[in-house]
Amino acid sequence: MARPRSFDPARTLSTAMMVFWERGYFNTSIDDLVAATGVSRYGLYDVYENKHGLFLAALDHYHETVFRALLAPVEKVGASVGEIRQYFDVVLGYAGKSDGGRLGCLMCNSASEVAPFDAAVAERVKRFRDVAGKAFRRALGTAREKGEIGAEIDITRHADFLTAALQTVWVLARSGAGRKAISHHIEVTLSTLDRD
Amino acid sequence: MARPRSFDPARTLSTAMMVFWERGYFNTSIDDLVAATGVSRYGLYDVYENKHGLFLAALDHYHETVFRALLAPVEKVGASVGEIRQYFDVVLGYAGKSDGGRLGCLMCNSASEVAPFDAAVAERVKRFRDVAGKAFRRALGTAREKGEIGAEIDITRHADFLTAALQTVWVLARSGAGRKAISHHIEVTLSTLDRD
DNA sequence: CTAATTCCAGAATATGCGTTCTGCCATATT
DNA sequence: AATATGGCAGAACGCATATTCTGGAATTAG
Repeated sequence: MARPRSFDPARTLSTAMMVFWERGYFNTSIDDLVAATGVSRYGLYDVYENKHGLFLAALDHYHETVFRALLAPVEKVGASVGEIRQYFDVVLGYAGKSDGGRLGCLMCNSASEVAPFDAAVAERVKRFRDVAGKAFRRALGTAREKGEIGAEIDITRHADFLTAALQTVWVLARSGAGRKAISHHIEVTLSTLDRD
Repeated sequence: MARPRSFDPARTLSTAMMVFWERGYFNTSIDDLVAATGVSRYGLYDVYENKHGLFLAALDHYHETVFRALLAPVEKVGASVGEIRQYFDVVLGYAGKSDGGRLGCLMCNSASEVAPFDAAVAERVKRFRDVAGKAFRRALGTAREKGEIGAEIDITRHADFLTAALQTVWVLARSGAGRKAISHHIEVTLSTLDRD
C-alpha cells in the first residue's frame, strides 16, 4: 500500500552509464546524472546509495551488456582466428566513427582515471581484462587445434597482446586519433596472426 | 628595487607536473599544488594565470623533458630497429616496476581524461603522438635502408602501430596490469620487426 | 637608513559539489 | 472514499574548490 517507483532502474542505470562514459567519473556531478536520467536525487540515493555506488553499478552494467555483447562471438565455443579478426573489425566500426568514437570504452577510461585511486574500480578493470584475455586464449587455442596459427605463436603471450591492443583502440578513439591511425594499428595487430 | 621571487619557477613546474601526473587533472586541487610545491597561491596565479594554465605548462614541460628525453635515442640520425627495441626496453623498465608504473604517462592519462573536453589539451596530445610517430617513421626508414626490416612492412602503418603500442604500455602500467602482461605485449609488438 | 616596490601567507569570496532533509503528493489497500 | 505508506522535487547543509583580496614583510635602489 504505497506509491510505486515511477522510474525504471534498468533504464536509469543505462543512462547513468552513458553519462559516466562520456564525461568520466570525477567530471560527472550528481546534477548531471539527475538531469540526464530524469530521476530525483532521492531515487538515485535510495537505489544506489551514493555516487560511487552508482558508478560501480554502471561499470558492472557496462561489463555485462556492452562489453560482453561485443566479445560474445569470440567467447563462443569453436571461435578462432576468424572471430578475433571480426571482433576487431566491429570495434573499428565504432571507434573509427568521426565523433562516436569519442566515448572510447568505459573500462579503459576508468582504468586511467579512477583505478589508481579506487580498489573497487581497479578490481573491475582487472576482471574486464581477465575476461578478454581468457576469451582470446581460448580462441587462440582453438586456432592452434585447427592449425590456423603458426608454431611461433605463444598463446598466453599473444592473448595478453590482443587484450592490450583492444584497449589501445579505444584509447586512441577517445583522444581523437584519426581513423587511419586506428586502422593501421589494427591491421598490424591482426597481421601477427597471419601464417608466414 | 623590489623583493625577488623566493621560488624557482622551473622547480615548481616540475613538481606541479608530478602532481598532475599522479592524481590527474580533475582530481588535483590548487591546495594539492600549493602543498606539494610550497609556493603560495599568489605565486602560482602570478606565473601561470590559473589551474588550467599551470596544467598546460606542465604538459609542455612533460613533453620537452620526460617524453623527449626518453625518445631521444630513437630521434637520433641513424637510429633504426635497435634503438626502437631499446626504447621499449627502457619503457618496460619504468612501467613494469611494481608500483612506480602507477604513474603511467602524463600525455596518455590526459588523452582519456581531459582531451575530450579541452581543445588545448587535445592539441598537445596530438603533438605528442605526431612527434612519436615521426621518430618511428624515420627510424623505420633508416631500418629499410639498412635492410633490417622486411619488404612486407609498410613504414607509415608500422609507425602508427608502434606509437599506439607505446601508449598501451603506459595505460597498462597505470591501471595495475602485471609486469608479465606488459612484457608480453612488448615482446609481440617488437616481434613484428623480426625478419621472417 | 629610507622608501618604493613586489612578494607572500592566509583570509575572504563565490561557486559547485555530494549528501541529507522536508513537506507534499501519488498510489494501493482497506 | 479514507488512510497509510513511501516516492518525489527541490530546499538546505556542510564542505571543497578555484580564484581574488589584503595586510604586512622582505628586498633593493638611492
